[in-house]
Amino acid sequence: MSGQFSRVAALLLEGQPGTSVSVSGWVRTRRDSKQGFSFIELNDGSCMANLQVVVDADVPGYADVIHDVTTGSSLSITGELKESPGAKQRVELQASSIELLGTADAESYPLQKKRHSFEFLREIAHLRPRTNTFGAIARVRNCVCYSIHNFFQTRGFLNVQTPIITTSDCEGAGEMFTVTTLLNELRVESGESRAGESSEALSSQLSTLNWTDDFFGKRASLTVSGQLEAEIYATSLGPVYTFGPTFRAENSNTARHLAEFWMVEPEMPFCDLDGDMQLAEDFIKTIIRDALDQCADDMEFFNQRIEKTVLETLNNILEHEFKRISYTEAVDIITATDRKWEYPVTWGDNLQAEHERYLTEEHFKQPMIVFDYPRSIKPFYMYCNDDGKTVRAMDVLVPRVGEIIGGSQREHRLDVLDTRLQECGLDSEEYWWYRDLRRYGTVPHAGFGLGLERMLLLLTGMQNIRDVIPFPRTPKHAEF
RNA sequence: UGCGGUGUAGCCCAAUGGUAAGGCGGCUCCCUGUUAAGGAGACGAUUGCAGGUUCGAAUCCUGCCACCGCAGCCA
Repeated sequence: MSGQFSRVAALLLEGQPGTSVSVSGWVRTRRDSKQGFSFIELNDGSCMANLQVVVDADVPGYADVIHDVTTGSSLSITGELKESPGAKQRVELQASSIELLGTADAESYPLQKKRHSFEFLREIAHLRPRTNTFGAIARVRNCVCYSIHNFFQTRGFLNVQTPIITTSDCEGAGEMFTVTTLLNELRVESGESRAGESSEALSSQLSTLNWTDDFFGKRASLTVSGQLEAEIYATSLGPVYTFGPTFRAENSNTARHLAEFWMVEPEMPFCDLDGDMQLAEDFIKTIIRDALDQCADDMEFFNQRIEKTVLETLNNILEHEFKRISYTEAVDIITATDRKWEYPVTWGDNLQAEHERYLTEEHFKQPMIVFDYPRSIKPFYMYCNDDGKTVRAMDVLVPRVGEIIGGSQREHRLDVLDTRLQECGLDSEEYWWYRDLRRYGTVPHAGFGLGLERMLLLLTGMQNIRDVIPFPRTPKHAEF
């Protein structure tokens, strides 16, 4: 086992008949002929397609192992690549030796040669990457991550690692998970006593806890955004981006939310909201173009089996400019229709999902950017417009997924920032270092956050965000 | 967290108070350069859990648990 194995993707694409190769992978299905040979569909994850392996009965060990070559079992096979008489593949492998690495009891192996519901597959997240759909998702996700780095690197952005554990509260981004070692000290363990007793004992002990005794000497949390820290580097080194996990302790139970997800956050100095919106549009289009380019087979699969309109939607996005309208115009459009809304909108309200969906799916039928939101519904750090009512915020909305990017030009004027901190009821002392960036050499700057998993929903046509991340974390779920 | 829905065989599901049905998978056999292979057969279920109503409960009632959808929070 020296790793001298060919990948199926390469063999199918450019393998030459007559060459001797070794492959290793997992069996998708086996078809036997009693005349004395078997077809094995072998998948090694390198691509959607399987390699068809033909094993004649005179291959050493054939009779011993073939019965155990079941769906899910693992094999190494050596043989000669041949032109395939069958119509469905250019080449196939004529085996000369076969080694069964691991069996998979057909009775108990959960994956069958048939369609499974995504709900069921979520319960076996350790096996679901062996399916066509989740293999394709993993490859496209990988492609997107590469594309993201490539997009920024070729534009001179610096990749900055912002902290996952933080003591700064990026206001407005939601509930945070507390990071503490204080509980390690507690003697009560839930299994030891009955629930009522333990929680009583627990709460009496909890009441004596003090954050100053904690590991960091103050309350620490998992990050909800790397933006504030990214601003530090952006206002020192030029354009930067962060790309990492983000955590929200919201008890949200939807197909679009995760407690742990991946976010990309570019931050650009000497940049206003127009530049920010332009970057967001170029960014999304580049990711789409790369995925269509580099994962053509997987994307074709999504279009055929998951969502019939995916390719059409993506191509439509590439061909059109994103529609840009102000929040005020958006409200006008929404109130001008005679449609009945569950939540009627008046200027100053948050746009509801039904409104955003109407705008992007029905009114414009393409991605769009809504900008200049009321300052009363947006966080303290966004740049205040001269009208005194709005801030330079923008949301990118796409059909079927909704908000995929949220961003803004940042408030770089210290006096205005202080006013906003006060308006939002925040203690400016807590933001001393953030204020310093405005005290010393402040510059206009802007940035946004893209939810990686939401981008994947758009690309793949998958409907539930839990199915585009390998190990989804949602309320009551962290099994794998 | 709120509202709504659903829990029946490994999977997808039918059965609205009266013998728990069908399909797929797996298993056995037959056929076959096959490829979502084809044909035949046998097997497979304490109907989510705990109570209750009833001669009788998958079905009705109560509680709990789990999952799904929609909404809010946002990416």
